[in-house]
Amino acid sequence: MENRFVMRLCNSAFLTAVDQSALERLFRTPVSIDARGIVCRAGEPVEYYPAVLAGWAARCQILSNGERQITGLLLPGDLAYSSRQVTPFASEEIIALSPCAVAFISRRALHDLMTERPRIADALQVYAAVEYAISSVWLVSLGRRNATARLAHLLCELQYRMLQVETETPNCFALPLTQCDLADALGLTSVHVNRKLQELRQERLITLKSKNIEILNLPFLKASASFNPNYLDNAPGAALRSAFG
Amino acid sequence: MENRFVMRLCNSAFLTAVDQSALERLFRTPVSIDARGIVCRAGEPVEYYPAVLAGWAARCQILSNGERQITGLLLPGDLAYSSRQVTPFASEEIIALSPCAVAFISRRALHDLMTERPRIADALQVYAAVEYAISSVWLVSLGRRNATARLAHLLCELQYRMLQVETETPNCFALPLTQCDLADALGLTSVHVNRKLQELRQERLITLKSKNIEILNLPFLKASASFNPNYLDNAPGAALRSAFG
DNA sequence: TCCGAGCCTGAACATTTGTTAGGAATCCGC
DNA sequence: GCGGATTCCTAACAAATGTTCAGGCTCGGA
Repeated sequence: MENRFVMRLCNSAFLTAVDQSALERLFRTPVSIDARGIVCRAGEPVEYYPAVLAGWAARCQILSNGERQITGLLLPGDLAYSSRQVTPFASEEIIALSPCAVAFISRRALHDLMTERPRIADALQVYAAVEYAISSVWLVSLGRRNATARLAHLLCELQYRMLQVETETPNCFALPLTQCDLADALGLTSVHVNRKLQELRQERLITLKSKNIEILNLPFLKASASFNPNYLDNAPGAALRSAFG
Repeated sequence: MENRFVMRLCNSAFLTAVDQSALERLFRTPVSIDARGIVCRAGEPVEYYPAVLAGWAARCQILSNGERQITGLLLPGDLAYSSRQVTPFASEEIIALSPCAVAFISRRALHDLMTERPRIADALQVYAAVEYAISSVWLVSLGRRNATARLAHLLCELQYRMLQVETETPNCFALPLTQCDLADALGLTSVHVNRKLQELRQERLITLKSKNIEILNLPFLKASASFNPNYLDNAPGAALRSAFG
């Protein structure tokens, strides 16, 4: 199976081969989007859900003074909007952080498929719950952790999420965010992010060069952010027991 | 209809009388919980979803150093956990902020009812999306608004949410949070919350005395927080058009 | 009515984080 | 390889927020 979104969903629940191919049939050929490009504009009607198949993107909101807050990061295999759209118009903008391959999935078709195949609905429900848990954990970071711990916590989260997609070099992966992007995700300024990255480098906790990060001391990084990956755990066993046990 | 949770869901989607009474049958007699009491403990298995029928409660996470972040406020009519529980164990603690009446709804029974009555599933889906939108907006507040704007934004949100429950005196309602609770929701310290509340009082924007707030100048308060209530709008029209249009 | 606990208030001071600005390094298209 | 644009890095200074502490207030229970 090539499709990373389907792979991801298979992590969340047990999908039969028929489920999987039904899902894959929703994907038209993906669109290439340049770094910094807008995937979906806030305020526009949502007819299609963007699924990131390669590259990184972000959900974000822009304030009246032009400042920006990134409210979630979309890694390969992530689907935006599927569980959050109440109003017909997108409340959050989706932007590409690196060159991206994005497939646009018809909302209507996905909805029909969910009623037809309850397992797919269940898997998406679990996926939505993980997204939700990430938001809560980010709230805790922004509200109650200092800059260093915030940064460390995010790096641990990304390391863990990348594991679910790329397993070859667990502590070493491409991190296509600029320091400005990091700042907008962490609720800091880019200058301050820079300061704290220097610190992490100096303490030999990470290496970060030309958008590639290597985590040198994961245990220490986790400890300094009191990182607990439970909230990301959507392994089928736990999820199934939880949702339908 | 007495049940505030059912009232709330009727705001989110069209429920027939049969749907409504089926929902109400899930409610056993509510439990009374004292202020400061624990409604659900983090880490324990979730067999029942707590529905707050009277009083205020909060979802919160506690860090290893004892600090606390409130990740969501539960007003009368709110249901916790329904859309966020991936793992079998509660990831967030639910605490009572005032004396509360809480009904515990069997997760299994609600799940069965959702498959039996798709309209109820749809209504809960819309409800979940609003919860989600609130989390995102809180992220924006914690990440990119200063203390005054954060406070003002929260007050506007609460005013708007109270409107959906109590409509008699729109700008005047009981706010049972201590300044410490406010601080834990806003990612500030109670001392700083106090400072900023003083400012709001001095500028004649609010009155706050013995847990009762009156908003004296709502337009100004909204403007100073660039508050836009769209994210809370789960009026049936918009929601239905959105989810199943 | 009194007492104690929790809450609010205020002040002085400490720390973290933001602001501004400029030069160095890097990347990208030609 | 070159030139422009973006990003990174550093420093000095400013502002917002946190910390500590002490006194007064409020409210509920004895």
